[in-house]
Amino acid sequence: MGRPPCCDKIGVKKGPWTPEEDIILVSYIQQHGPGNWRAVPGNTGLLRCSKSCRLRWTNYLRPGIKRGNFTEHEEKMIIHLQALLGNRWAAIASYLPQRTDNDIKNYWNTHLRKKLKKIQGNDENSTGQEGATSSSSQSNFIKGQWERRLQTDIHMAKKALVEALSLDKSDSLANPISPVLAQQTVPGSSSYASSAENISRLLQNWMKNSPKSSQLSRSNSETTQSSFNNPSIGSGSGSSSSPSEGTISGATPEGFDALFSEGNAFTPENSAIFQVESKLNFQNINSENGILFQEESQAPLTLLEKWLFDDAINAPTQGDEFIGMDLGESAGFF
DNA sequence: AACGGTTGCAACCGCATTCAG
DNA sequence: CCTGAATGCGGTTGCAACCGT
Repeated sequence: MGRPPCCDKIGVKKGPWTPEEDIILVSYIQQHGPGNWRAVPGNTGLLRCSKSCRLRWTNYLRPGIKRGNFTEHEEKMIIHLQALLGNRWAAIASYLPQRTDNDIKNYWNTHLRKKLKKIQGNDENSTGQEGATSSSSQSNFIKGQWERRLQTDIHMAKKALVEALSLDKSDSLANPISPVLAQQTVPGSSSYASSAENISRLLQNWMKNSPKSSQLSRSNSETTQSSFNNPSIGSGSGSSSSPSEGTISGATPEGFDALFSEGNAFTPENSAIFQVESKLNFQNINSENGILFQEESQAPLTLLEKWLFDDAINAPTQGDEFIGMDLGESAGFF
C-alpha cells in the first residue's frame, strides 16, 4: 500500500527550483537551521512540499557540497565502496562527505556502471568462454558482496560500540576527522564558502537569465552582502525569528530583485566578504542552535575507511590496486 | 540550419524506517 | 504498545544541453 504522496496537494509547485526559491530556502535555514522541514513551506511562503525543500537543501544548497567532476580518487573510492556496500548510496556518501548520495548515485549510473560494463564486455570477449560460468560467478559475487556487507556492518557496529564505550572521548572529539580526510579538506575554505559558491553560481545564472536585473540600481550594492547574512533580513521589523512567525516576508522575488542587482552578483572574485560573514553567521547558528554544519561533513574514521585510504595511499599507479581485495568486477577496473 | 539520438543531472516517487503523542 | 506523521533512502523520470548526421 504505502503512504499517499505528501506532495499531491493542489498548489504545490514542482520542477526545477528557481534562484529566488533557493535564496528563500537558504535564508530561512540560515536563520533556523535545517530540520523541521514540515514548517519550512509555511514559514517561507515557498510553494514547495517539505520533502522537496529537504531534498533541495541536502542535494544542492547544503554547505560543503563539492560539485563538478569526480577525481580519480573519488572514483576509486566509489567503486570500492559500491563493491563492498552495494547500492547503499547514503552509506557510500558518508565516506565522501563533500558529495551527496544523489550525486554519487548519478555518477555511478551514468559513468561508472558503463565503464564497468565495457570492461566486463572486454573481459568476456578476451576469455571467450564465459557463458555458463558467468552466471554462477555472478551469483557467487553477489553472495560474497552480501557477506562482505554483513561483515562490514558488524565491524562498523563493533567499532561504534567500542568508541561509544571508550572513556577516552576527548581525542575523538578533538579530532573527529581522520588525518587523511583532513588533508582532503581545502585549507582555508569554510564549509559555507562552498555553499556560497553554489549560490554565487546560481545567482550568476539568474542574473544572466533575468532581464529585470540589469535595470536595477547599483545603490544596493552595500546592503546586499550584509543583508543576505543578516538574520533580520526579510523580517521587516527585524524582530521576528521564531519559527512560527519567521516568514521571510522580505524574501520575495521583488525583494531579491532589489537585493541582487547586477552590481551585486556574487562571484568568486567579489564574494570574499560574503564568505567570511557567512562563515561567522553559521558559526553563530552552530553555537546558538546546536546545529553542527561542520560535523555534517565529517564521517568518523572506521576500519573500512582506514582501509580505503590506506589502500588509496598504497595503491600503485595503475592496474593492480584491487589485488587481494576480491572485489569481483572491480578488479582491473583501472 | 534542422533534426533525432544521447547524455547528465536535478527532482520526483514510493517504500522503509524513525519518532512523537 | 499503537498509530500516524515526518524523515531517509534508493530507484526512476523528465528535460535541457550536447553531439552527430
